Amino acid sequence: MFYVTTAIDYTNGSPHIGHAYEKVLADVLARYRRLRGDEVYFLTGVDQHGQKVQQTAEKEGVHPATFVKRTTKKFINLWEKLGVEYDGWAETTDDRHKACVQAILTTLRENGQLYKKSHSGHYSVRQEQFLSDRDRDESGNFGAEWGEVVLFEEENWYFKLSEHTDWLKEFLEKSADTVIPAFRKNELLNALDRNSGTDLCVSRPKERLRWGIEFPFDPEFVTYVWFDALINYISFAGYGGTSADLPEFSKLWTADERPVHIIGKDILVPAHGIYWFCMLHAMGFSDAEMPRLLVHGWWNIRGEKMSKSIGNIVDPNELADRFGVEALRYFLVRDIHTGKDADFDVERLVMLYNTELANELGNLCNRALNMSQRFTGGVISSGGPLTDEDRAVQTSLADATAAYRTAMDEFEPAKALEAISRHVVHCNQYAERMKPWELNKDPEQKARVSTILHHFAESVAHIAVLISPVLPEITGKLSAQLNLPELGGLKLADLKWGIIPEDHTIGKPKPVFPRIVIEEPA
RNA sequence: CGCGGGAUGGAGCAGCCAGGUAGCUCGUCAGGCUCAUAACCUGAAGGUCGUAGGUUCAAAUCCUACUCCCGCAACCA
Repeated sequence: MFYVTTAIDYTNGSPHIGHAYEKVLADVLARYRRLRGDEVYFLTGVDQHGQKVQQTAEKEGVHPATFVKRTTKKFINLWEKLGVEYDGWAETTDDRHKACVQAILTTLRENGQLYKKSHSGHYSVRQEQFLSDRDRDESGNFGAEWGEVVLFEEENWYFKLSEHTDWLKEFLEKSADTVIPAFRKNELLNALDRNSGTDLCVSRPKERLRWGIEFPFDPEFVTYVWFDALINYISFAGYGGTSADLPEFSKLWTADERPVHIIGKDILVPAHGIYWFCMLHAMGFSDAEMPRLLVHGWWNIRGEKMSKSIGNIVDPNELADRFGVEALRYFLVRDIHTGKDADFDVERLVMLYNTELANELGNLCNRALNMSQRFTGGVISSGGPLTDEDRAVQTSLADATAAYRTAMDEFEPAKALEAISRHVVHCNQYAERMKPWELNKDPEQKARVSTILHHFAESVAHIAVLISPVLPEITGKLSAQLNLPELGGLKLADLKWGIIPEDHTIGKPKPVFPRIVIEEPA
């Protein structure tokens, strides 16, 4: 079982291109694993608790629950629009989740992992946290970034994080595939060195924050938002086995195929890289059961970080409406290398769609089917003996499929799509060299023309399947034109030369990727 | 000495972990083709791989030092 999750989005605003990227990436990887024939469970959702949600709701004069419902809808609608198909939906206000968080708190307390203590010191209202001397600036003051800083004393519950950091360090040092890409692991180890020795405050008194999950054994407190949110990965996977309508945990969370959490680089340290691993360890998860973290980069806008204050937020809804879901999904996984940052640019989105999808792949499908209709009446047959050129096409396809598979297994859809593109180009070159439109003028070359057209049709059929994780709609359109509805049910292992039956009659061609034309401002 | 990322032909990137003729897309220039979505194909120009050292038969790739750019307050993947 391939159990994949994304970060759950904080329901404090509208989704932007970064949210869309993470979910599309997860969706592509999940669909790929299904194509590989694996069982897959894809969980995503929203993080609805916490002070910021409470504050924003207050500002708008509505109850947090009402506010959260409204923003949650925006995310759900976007995923539907973008074709993000998840198996489980995590909302942290879900009663099943709350029960799980409370059960974990109870168990951790019974196991001596939680303790209550009083802390007095400087507290940043904005950051919802106590400050230490480390947070002072050069002149010894707390900078403006902390907002209002007040001095007070407060009792809270703490999780014995410090008891687990030595284990975590050792675990990370010897594990090569827990944090992807590898350079993030060093960052995490560095942070561990700096943070060791402190425990994690996991409660907030209700007088400060009501919008959270109540402590089962101390109702004056609610759970710190990260402690609540991280647990979604197991609560909605059926941990504890209390809800019949959730999956069976032991099937999702296994050691032979470790769960993969897809997260952004901003929440690796400390949330996932430190808190989450330590929490799991405290709950008794073994090293082999620790999830893997796939840490992706950010989309910058013309070299600048995307931010509300600069006002350069890109709305994925708008992009999908303007250029189509296909172009957006393709761009989001094609123009970034997993783990790294990339620059978002509408012109590149259009360029990639127009060149690789419309001009190269779309046009290849169109010319191939069109020639078959005109030259052989739409009948695909293997024709005469193979030449070296024909064999080269088959080799190219096999190579592309292998490269695609390797890339996808390494969570690199960009390289997988590049591999497909290479074969498409090979086919277009093959067409130019074989010139079936000329051979067709000579009746003696009929078998030869059939052979060539057969190689196109096979290629198109294979590509229709290979591209399905990224562009699921296209597979249906192409299989309809090829008159091969069974393509949609094929697995990666089925992609051997000869998936088109002998003397199969294909349908009429119709462009699947109409070019995007942008009117030039005069 | 805070942490991390980056610097590769005009633009955007891969290659670096496991050294061995510098690769991709776009753009530019010239040509070809007409089955096809003004699509496709061929050829050319264009790079001392940030700088300076070092290791090596061999360095974009490993080591050292340095320079410059970006992120690390809020909104926020």
